[in-house]
Amino acid sequence: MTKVKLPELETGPVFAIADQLHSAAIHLLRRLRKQDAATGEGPARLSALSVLVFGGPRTLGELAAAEQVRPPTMSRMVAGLARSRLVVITADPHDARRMRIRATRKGTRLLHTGRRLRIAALAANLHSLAPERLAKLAEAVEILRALLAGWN
Amino acid sequence: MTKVKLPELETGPVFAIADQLHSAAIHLLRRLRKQDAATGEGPARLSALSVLVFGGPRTLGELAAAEQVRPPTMSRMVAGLARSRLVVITADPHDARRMRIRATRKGTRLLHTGRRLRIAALAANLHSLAPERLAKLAEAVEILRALLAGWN
DNA sequence: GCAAATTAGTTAGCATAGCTAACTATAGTT
DNA sequence: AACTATAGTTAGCTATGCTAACTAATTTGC
Repeated sequence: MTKVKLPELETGPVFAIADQLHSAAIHLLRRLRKQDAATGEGPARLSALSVLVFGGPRTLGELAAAEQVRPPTMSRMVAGLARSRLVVITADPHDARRMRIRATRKGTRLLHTGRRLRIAALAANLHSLAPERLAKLAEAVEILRALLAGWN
Repeated sequence: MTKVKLPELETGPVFAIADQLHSAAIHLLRRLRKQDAATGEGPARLSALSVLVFGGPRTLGELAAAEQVRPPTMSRMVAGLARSRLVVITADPHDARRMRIRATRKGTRLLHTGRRLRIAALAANLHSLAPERLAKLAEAVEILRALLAGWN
């Protein structure tokens, strides 16, 4: 018989919560993914676009960092967004290497529309919850947000 | 001036909670994604493998349904898993069209290892939470799980 | 002031993951 | 026996991720 000692981190109640939270996040997004189709843009582009819409213009490198993605990946996403006229690219007057990427009106409109679709699908389901359960969920989301803000 | 009437669903507090939950899920998974690299398999394959490990053998169609994915997509994922010897495919004796897909010991081991890596990263962060916040989070995850189980 | 190092972004090429359309093969129905 | 329905595959498209290697521009060091 082999007796293996596992560190608490990998077996305790916190691990179980983490596991279920992880699983819930995966299945939640898988459900919402279907709604994205209506916008004609994928989730990664919509997410990058949301950074521009809510956070203002960025350089490509800043966008890549914000989306936790490598520059070549962001380069292609920005090219796609520009082709769809959802963003415009202008040169940085002080540094010709840099590009300034800005959401267009069309991009802003599309983002809000797509967001509404996805979130509405989720909200429709949340409506089936009892008010006190909804309140607990809201509280937990706030805890999660704070946790993510100070991740590493 | 144009006065647009928006349905409550698109502006109310439930919408705001849905929005933040959605955002939190996206950023959470983006953080955890990095841990997946160590297993050598992508998240979709690991997720399909987990169905087999925890739910037992399935046909391709059942797996596709469980993962909310089309048959061709699952066909390719199963082929990849089989190539890596993480699953084995046997013929259904009663129906030659069907395939029975089963996780191997290697697949089971790899799943647990990968899962441990991802979940450990999340758990490590959850450890920084005060106990009562962690309890609230656990409660909310339970609510979410129930919600997702009865989605549609 | 010019050469070297650093920084910003692109290009090329690879893998995974999603889709639809069209196909093969088996099973069930009439 | 012929048709229909079901299970998976193949082909081919798009999107998203990566690394390696490149170009161009700026900054640094002497």
